[in-house]
Amino acid sequence: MPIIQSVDRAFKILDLFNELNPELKVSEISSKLSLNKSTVHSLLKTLKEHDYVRQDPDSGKYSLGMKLVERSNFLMNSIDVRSIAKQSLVELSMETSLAVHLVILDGQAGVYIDKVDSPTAIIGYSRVGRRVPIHSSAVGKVLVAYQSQEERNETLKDYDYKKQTEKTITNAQDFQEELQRVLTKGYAIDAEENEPGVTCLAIPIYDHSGRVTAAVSISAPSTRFSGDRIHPVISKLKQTGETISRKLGYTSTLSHA
Amino acid sequence: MPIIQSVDRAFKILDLFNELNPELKVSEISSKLSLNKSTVHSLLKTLKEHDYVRQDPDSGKYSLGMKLVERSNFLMNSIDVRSIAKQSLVELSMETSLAVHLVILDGQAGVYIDKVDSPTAIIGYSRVGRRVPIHSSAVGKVLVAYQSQEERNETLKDYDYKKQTEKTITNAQDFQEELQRVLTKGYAIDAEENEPGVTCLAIPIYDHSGRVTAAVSISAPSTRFSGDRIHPVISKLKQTGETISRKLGYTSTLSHA
DNA sequence: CGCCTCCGTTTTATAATATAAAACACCGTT
DNA sequence: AACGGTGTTTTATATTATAAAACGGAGGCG
Repeated sequence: MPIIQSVDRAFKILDLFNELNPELKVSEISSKLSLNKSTVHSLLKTLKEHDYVRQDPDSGKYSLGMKLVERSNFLMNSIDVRSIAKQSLVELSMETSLAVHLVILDGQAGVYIDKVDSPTAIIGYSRVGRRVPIHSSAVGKVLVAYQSQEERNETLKDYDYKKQTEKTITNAQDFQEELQRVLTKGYAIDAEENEPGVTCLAIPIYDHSGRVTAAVSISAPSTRFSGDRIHPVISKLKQTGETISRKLGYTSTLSHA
Repeated sequence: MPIIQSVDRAFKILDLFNELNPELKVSEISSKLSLNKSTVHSLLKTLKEHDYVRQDPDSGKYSLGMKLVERSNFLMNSIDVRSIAKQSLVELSMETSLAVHLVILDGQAGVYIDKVDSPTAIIGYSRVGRRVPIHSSAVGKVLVAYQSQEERNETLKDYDYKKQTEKTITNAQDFQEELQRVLTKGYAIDAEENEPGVTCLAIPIYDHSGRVTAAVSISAPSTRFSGDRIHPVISKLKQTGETISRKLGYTSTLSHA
């Protein structure tokens, strides 16, 4: 039994709203769709519960709800961020011969949503889907540093600064100072704070609305960054971030190369 | 019996998609929501039918559909266009002491979605909700002129160029030329083509995506526009259009004041 | 003042409908 | 060739959506 009637009807209701009828009454919908008032009311109640419609408290009229906007924005972003970033990530990986990751924030941890292995990688297991601590990773630092004050408080509420290596930052105060450094420099570094012998660099990705929605990181054995060899990598990484952000529709001060 | 289970479940499915899971398999959804595969499949089929999800032909995976974007865009616009335009329309009406209308296209006719009477109006009945022919009104000309070729063909398919007054354009060829003039001048004029003794001017309103979604018109007894008295009105009307478009998020070549 | 009508909502009995198990068909891997 | 995985279709069951009617509040009008 394909096509579920009630669901079908729910979406037919959503389709009824247009420029001519930005607001609709139960009885109007009822007559337009030839459905019982009661049926329409139940459907609307369910739609309202999920914020796909909202109801004017005074007039009782219904109109479309903000969940549509929220879902739509996510769709636009997700179409963008991964597929658009891909090419740049591959290029970055090739130029540096290092592993590159695309990470987003999920609650109190970062989550890998894409990765490109270095062409010369020995171990090639994928971290995609795996979680990484905020306080001990470059990507985590970036994603939190660029949050709003309010969001950051929420993220770090009751956060456990668990010691990962000898170099891990293990208290809130030091971490706050680290976040400040990230904002000042425009990139984050994890110097063997998460995994002995591994150093990571990360930069923010801005979406079309100017918010930082992802971070790109580059990982290497710490020896790879000895002396001044880290600077060209930071430069390339920043360029990649700016390229991806621009592709996502971000149009702001991306001047400082 | 409030809250319809199947509809509720359909929206729970839509909520499952996020940055971590931009694509989901039937079986994944099934396990995440503790529903039978078959149930999920029926729900997805219905969602797919309405383009709220789409399915990758190769992998079979599901992701969110473009209908969400379409509905969201409409919502954003409808929130905007009428309420945002209002103030500008009132100001225009006061400055010119004339009646001002906000009109959108609906099939083969324009529809008044708002109006502001001139402060000195004698007859004050509202045209809101009423329809107006495309070929004999300034607003109609504007709304069709700024459509894409494809949309315009659809709009004018089997169109009946009904004679409204002695001056009405009554054939397709003349109308095409008139549309060209509208695009060139940036505004449309209805010189007693719809109603004897009444002349209207209209300009396009661009939304955030750059599409013309509405038109603003100004109506007066033809005598009001004798000699050069029409020019300052056109200028004011254009300014109003640019103001409203800008408020709607339109950001393009609005240079030529 | 009370009647009347229209609204959205709630209730309730009925039967239509959504549900889930199982079988199916397909693909890739083992 | 057999298995484990996919999405899909079928079918029988009973859960579930449905619509009629009753409710209660709001506004208009005599």
